[in-house]
Amino acid sequence: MARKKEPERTPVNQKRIVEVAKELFMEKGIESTKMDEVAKQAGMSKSTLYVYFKSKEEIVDYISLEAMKYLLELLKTSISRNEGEKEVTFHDQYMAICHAMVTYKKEYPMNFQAIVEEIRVDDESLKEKPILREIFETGEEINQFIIGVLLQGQSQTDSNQSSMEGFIAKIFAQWGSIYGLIVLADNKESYIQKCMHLTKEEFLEQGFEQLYRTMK
Amino acid sequence: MARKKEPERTPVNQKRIVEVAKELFMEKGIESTKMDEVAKQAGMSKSTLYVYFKSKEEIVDYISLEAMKYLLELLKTSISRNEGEKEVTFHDQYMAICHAMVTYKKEYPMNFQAIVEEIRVDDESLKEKPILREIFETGEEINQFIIGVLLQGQSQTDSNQSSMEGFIAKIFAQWGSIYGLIVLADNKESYIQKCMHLTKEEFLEQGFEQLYRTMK
Amino acid sequence: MARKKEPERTPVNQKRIVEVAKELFMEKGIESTKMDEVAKQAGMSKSTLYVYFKSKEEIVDYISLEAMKYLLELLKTSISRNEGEKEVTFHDQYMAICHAMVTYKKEYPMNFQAIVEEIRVDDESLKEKPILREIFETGEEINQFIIGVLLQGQSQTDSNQSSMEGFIAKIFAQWGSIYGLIVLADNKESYIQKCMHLTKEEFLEQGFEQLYRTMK
Amino acid sequence: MARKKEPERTPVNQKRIVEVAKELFMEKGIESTKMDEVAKQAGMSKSTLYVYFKSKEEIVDYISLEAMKYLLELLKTSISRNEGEKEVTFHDQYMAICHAMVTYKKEYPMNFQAIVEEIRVDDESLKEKPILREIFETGEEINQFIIGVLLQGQSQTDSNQSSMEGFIAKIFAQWGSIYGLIVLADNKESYIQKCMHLTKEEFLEQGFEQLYRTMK
DNA sequence: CATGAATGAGGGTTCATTCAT
DNA sequence: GATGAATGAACCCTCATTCAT
Repeated sequence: MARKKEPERTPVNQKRIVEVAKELFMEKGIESTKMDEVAKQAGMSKSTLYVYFKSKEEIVDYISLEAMKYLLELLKTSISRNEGEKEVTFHDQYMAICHAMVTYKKEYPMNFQAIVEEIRVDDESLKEKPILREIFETGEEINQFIIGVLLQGQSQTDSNQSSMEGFIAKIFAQWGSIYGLIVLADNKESYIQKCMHLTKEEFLEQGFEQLYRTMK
Repeated sequence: MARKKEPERTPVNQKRIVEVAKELFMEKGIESTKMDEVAKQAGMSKSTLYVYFKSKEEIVDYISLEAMKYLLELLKTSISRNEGEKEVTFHDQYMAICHAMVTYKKEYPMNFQAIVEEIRVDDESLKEKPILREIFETGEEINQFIIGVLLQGQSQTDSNQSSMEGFIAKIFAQWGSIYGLIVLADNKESYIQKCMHLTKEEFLEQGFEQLYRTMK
Repeated sequence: MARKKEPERTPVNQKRIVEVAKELFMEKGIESTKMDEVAKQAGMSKSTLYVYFKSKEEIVDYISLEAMKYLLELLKTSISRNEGEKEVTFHDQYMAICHAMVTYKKEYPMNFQAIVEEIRVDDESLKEKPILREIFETGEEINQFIIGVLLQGQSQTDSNQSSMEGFIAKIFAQWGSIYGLIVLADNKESYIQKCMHLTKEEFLEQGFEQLYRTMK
Repeated sequence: MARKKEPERTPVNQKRIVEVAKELFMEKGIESTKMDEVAKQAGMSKSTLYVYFKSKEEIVDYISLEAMKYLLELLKTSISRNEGEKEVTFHDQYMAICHAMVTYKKEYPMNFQAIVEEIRVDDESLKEKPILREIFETGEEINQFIIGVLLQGQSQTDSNQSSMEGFIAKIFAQWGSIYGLIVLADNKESYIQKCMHLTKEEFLEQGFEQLYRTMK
């Protein structure tokens, strides 16, 4: 009755396309990656790409969603990993989030910017691309998760949080700052090395700590 | 007696092209702006564009340099404007820098990202595009200026700065954070409005203050 | 059993493009032949051209190699054709070469000049266009073949050939002269007809005989 | 009464344009020489070019005529220079012509090919470009001159010249051969050096001698 | 499903030439 | 005469996408 291959919802080829596309997007950016290359690298004909994806944009969207899901999962894992331990401090959680972001950028550099971008969803495009809703919703979930974690941590540390909204703004600002810090560290790695004698990781560690202090 | 057209160094059309190109780059990005559109908007034929600029890239480079110079000037002006006043605090100067950045993004959004990007200058391209050197050097000048200002301010506040390099790293981290904050505020303005009941400006003000605290 | 499409190594369209391009190059020269025309004449869209050849230059190179190979084959065939006969004189072989050249120009007029041109092959372009090496090597092979044939013939006729180098120079000079003769005959055919009452072929015959005499 | 500057029929600028154009045509070929470069090199505005010449083609034609006249003059001079001497052999004159050709190519490389090309003069183009007639006529004059010289020489050497036409054909063939020889020597100079250990001049000398022998 | 084959719709760039001043 | 300014008409090339098989 049931089909045998139930778990393989996405055919092997679809997976391969996404895999290859992601790889290429990482290396040379989305714009510079041509469908020709994706096809060649994936070892299939260009037409086959279009069997699985209606357009290049759809591949991009697909990967965007994947990225979002990955980040959400990453955050959840990072946080929960701490849970077994005796004393999970706010500091630990804050750092866990930061490092999750770093990992995320390593895995999805071409989607890193998305975390500070508004996902525009006019009804028009939503009709034709329901995937956008998913992306948007996952983004929101990430937002809520972060806020939740930090809110909880905050109450441990600074009980004098009068306004909820003010606190969210604070978190949001953190979010932007972390984003900027990571972008900078990545782009100017060699400059940092040369002028400050720090590895990218060391620089980030200091930066995160600096930012952490503003949370308190 | 006096020569008539002495001051008009850059021909009217060149100015117009840059003006129009900048406008379009702001609106739709550099890649999406076609030379056709620039020509049309500027009210001249496409060929005429190429009388004044050898290529699209040259227009982009020209505007990049303009942007860099603009930012440097902006920073200098912002800082010196305070000088007349009785007491120019470190806080004032820090905020001046932040606001200069905001203004800069308003004027050159398509070049905002450049401030956290490495300007790659292989000898090859430098030979053919001396403008790249100018861009690079202006970028360095900006770096030095910022460091200079904050260093001076720092010594007022926190005299216990042992290592120079460590301090520069701190400033650099600030730089990245401010960048991220502004990007976020711009992109998510409506979200901020909706969820936090803050204008973009208010949000930024709070964010800058938050960051400022880490400097001390 | 037997594979169906094995022999069709070059796709039909590639062949067609080369065919058409060659035709047009012959008629109006390479420079004056536009890709638009090639496409139109070949009955396909301009983009399709670029499926089979990366650039116009590549078409030109392809035809150049084809031409070289054609000439080499032609020379070999012309010479060997005589072999069955009782007595193959040096004269026969000399004339065979001359006529091969005439045929070659008829088939590849736009490549005729190449036989007196140096094939410049800097390492740069050789890396990116390995076809250049093939062209060059076929050219060398032609040289060697000619020298071989005439050297052999020479020893029959004039056994008093002291220096090898001097002999090669002699052959080389012949080569240039034959080239010039053919070019002239082709360009001034009507003039020759009018002033000398000779067909192009008759004129060439006489010319070749005249040159032949200098070989002895 | 008479205008003062009678001899300066061609204004200074016209001369300069031709001079510069010729220089550039020599260096990089006619096609590759842009009007922009001519103007710049000539130190005048592009528009000024068009004051003196209706089109690029007109410059080319002008130089073509100049070249033809130069060659005619050169031939005449070369031949007459010998006249004072006691015994001007046919050999001397033949060589004089050959060397005149070499000199001609040195001075007008871009017009060298013209000597074996038919000057097409349909009535159409002749109406609009009377210069073509001049070019054509000078070409004819060159032809006649050569024929005259060689005819005269011939009668000294080989009195058994039955048919005039046959003789002209012979001369014509020489003409083509000399042309080819010079082209080859120029293009393959380094090859000649490498393989035959001859300078271009030595190679040509031998080649000319070789050809000369066929005249007898 | 998979693909070979083909292409429409541009995109940036070039250059001889014109014309008002 | 001389020129500054402008351009029309091409030209080569690119690439996401389609469709019959």
